[in-house]
Amino acid sequence: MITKTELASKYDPSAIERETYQRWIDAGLFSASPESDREPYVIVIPPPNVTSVLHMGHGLNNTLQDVLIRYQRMRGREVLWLPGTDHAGIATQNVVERQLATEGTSRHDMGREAFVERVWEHVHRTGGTILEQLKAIGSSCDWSRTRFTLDEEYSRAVRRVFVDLYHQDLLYRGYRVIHWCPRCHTSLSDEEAEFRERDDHLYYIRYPLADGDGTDGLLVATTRPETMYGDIALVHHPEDERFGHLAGKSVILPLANIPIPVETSAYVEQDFGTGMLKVTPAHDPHDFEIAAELAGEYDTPVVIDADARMVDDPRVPEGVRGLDRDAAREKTIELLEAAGLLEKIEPYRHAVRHCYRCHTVVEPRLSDQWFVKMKPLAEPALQAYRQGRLRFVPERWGKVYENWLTEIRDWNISRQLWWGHQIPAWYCEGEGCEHVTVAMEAPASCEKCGGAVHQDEDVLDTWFSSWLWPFATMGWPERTVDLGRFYPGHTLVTAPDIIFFWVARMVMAGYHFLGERPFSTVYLNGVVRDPQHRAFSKSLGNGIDPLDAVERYGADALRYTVVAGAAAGTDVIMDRDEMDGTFAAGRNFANKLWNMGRLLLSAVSDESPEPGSLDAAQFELADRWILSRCQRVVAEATDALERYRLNDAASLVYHFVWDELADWYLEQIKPRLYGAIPGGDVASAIVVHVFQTALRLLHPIVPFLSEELWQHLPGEREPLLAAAAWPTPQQAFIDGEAEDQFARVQALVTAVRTVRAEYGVPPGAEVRAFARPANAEALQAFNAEQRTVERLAKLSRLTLEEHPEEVGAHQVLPDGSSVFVPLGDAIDVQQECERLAGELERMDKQLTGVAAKLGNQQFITRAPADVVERERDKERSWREQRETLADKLRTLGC
RNA sequence: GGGCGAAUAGCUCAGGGGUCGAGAGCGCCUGCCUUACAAGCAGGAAGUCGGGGGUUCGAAUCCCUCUUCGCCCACCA
Repeated sequence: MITKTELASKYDPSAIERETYQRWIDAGLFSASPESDREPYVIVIPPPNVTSVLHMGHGLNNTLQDVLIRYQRMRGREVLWLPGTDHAGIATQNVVERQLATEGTSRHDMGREAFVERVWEHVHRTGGTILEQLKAIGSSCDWSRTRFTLDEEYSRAVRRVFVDLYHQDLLYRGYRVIHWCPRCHTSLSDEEAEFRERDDHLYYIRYPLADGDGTDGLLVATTRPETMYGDIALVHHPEDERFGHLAGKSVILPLANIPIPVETSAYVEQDFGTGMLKVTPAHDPHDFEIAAELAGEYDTPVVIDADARMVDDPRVPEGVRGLDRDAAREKTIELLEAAGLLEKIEPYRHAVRHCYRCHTVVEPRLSDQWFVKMKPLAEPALQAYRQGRLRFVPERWGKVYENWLTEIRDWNISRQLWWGHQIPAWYCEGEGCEHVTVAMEAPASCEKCGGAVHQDEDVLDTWFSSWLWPFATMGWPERTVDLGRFYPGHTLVTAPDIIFFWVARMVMAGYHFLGERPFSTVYLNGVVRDPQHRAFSKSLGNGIDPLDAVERYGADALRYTVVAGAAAGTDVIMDRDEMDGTFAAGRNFANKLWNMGRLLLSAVSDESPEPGSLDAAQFELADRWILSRCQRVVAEATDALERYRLNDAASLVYHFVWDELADWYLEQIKPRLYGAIPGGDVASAIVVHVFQTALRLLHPIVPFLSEELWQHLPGEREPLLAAAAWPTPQQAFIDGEAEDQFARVQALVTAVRTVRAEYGVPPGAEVRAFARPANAEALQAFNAEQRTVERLAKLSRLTLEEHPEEVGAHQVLPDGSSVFVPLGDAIDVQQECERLAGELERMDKQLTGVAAKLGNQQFITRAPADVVERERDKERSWREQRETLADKLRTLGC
């Protein structure tokens, strides 16, 4: 039995949130127990990057997860929300490198060991902050299971996967052209090299025939003339009739003056450029493949280095050597022009790959890298979706997932970075032995020849560790108790931009290593953007720190705002310059709840039995109505949550609590609660029941406030709302008739209020209201329930009569009946007439002014269109107002 | 080049064949500091649901098309 206690008069979220959170922690509410016999419900957090602290995107994402988690916990599931963070290899390394740059040093100055040490410092700081932020918004994660992708245990799982895939022939070392970021100095996967539109040029270069007289030659169109020094051939389509006569011929590679052959390749598009393509195998992935298919042996001359500078090589003209690629392009064009070999330059817009972390143009680079064979891994992931074992909310993202898996290519997983899991491969240093040892731990010597070994310097793609998140966090490859109990999980809540990077790969890894999907539903939340629809980013400085919002408005306000504002998959717009406006909905609602709590606690009795135990004969219409509405909202909110319509659930309960419970029911029962009329005990019991039911429904969305109010409400209930049961609709209270009747009462009351407002009836003045017989049914209910409207409109008498012929206003009700309010007693008709007449006069004056303006030809022609438009709007609106005034004057018989 | 999404009140967005003669929050107008709440209460104004065509008894909702934004995928250099 909880005895009611008073609430502070002002709602101060910071005063309750920390303490409430601690209460949950102390009760061990967030810890999942593998021993429990409840059905589990598991979400693994998308581990935030330790690059920096969280922004509102995380605020949204984690609030949604917490809503689902808290809902399922209340539904009686054994809930596990597994938290953690991601080391975010390249991103974090870049951040720390930038810090070093401002300190006038660099990672190369420090050396690898000291640098990694430095990154760890950064990571401990941000990682700690991230976890605090998650707690601040109320996330009910099982903190005892917090993981980091570079934890020792986790790293073992990563190495294990590398070793297993290697031995399964699904992972290999290959020499080919990969995406290289010359700024980050690392290779990138296809997904990390993003296409961006760019205005460039198409250069038409003449390659003179080797046996020609120097005036003829073959025209080649290229966007990258600076790579031409690495050309090994020209190719055309084998069926291109224009070039049939060139079989066996050679051309001179301009400036380098090297003869190169003319070959054919089916890859060439005859319609593009000149139909003749230069082949530069070391600097273009497609050219590399073309070269591989050409008959005969070809070199792969490298003319651009890791810094995207031209190499010191005889193929490269002296004046070009050492230049960066952009300068080299200009210089090359100059030289070609001077040699008369530049035919023309056309502007050309095309998509170029850029580094997804620093946005530098990617330089294709020939190098040794490690790759994962994706096709075999993709198959089960594809089947899971096609057979309905994996579903997406909203559904359309499923097609994106399917398409990527269908077109999947091998995954370059090695990165030339220092921050990450170093690749568990050791190279033999022995003379002539090129053996590579792939193993969990460092071998003492080469397993083949016994020679000394050294470990691969590179680290693994950060996603090569995160794709194991759903099970590596649970102790895999050990067959842990957790794994047996909590894998597979249920819902993944994340943003659509990492479907490829993360979601699809997790499904692949789940099937491959555990033979089971990691989750069954992928819920995609939208992206949080600024008013210009730009994603939040550090560099733009347009982000909102969740902690800032929590400090200003409270975690519950933040949570309500993002949940109600984010339909599944739609973006959320937030304005950091308009914080009050952005969070108004949540802030106002939180304040409302607080004050409802205050009212109840000041008026409700300590004895608040369940309404089911009361004599229903004592219930008034309003009582039956609110009980019935409450059951319906329980059903609707539950249904919405089941269908992942979290925004619907939020606004359903919001409107029930505010519009129905607060604005109508609470107002109606005040006289009873205050003892002005009898029935206070019934009203008290019912309002406590309805309010505590609403608190249950609200808890997943506004956990702090709902818990705090719960703690103060009297009654016999579970001690913690966070661990209380989710409500189910009680059929006995569903009462369609009461709902209909009360709706009619509401319509009547509203009609009278409208009349009062429109005719300036003073707030204190009483009015009578009469209804047309058509509305007899409603009036009977109304008369029978006088108390229902006692407070609502200061209506004192409502009688079922034909309205007398006197001065008054009609108001039509939605059901077609009407109500008549005599005004003679309520207002001074004479005075109101004068007031209205005055207003009419003023309105006419204004209208005359506007009419003159609009009649002025000069104004119409010279003023800006929108100004004229505004005048027209004004005129239209004033005309309407004038009509309304004239109506009122007629009504009052002035 | 292929695909997806969006266009609804001044702003941010719900709704996706009849229940919408169109909703919410914010903003705006009018009146109220009514002993829970002015972060409030009561009343109100405001939208040819992007344009055009079609299907249907009926379209904001389905189909076609156009326009404008946004996103994703893509080996025409």
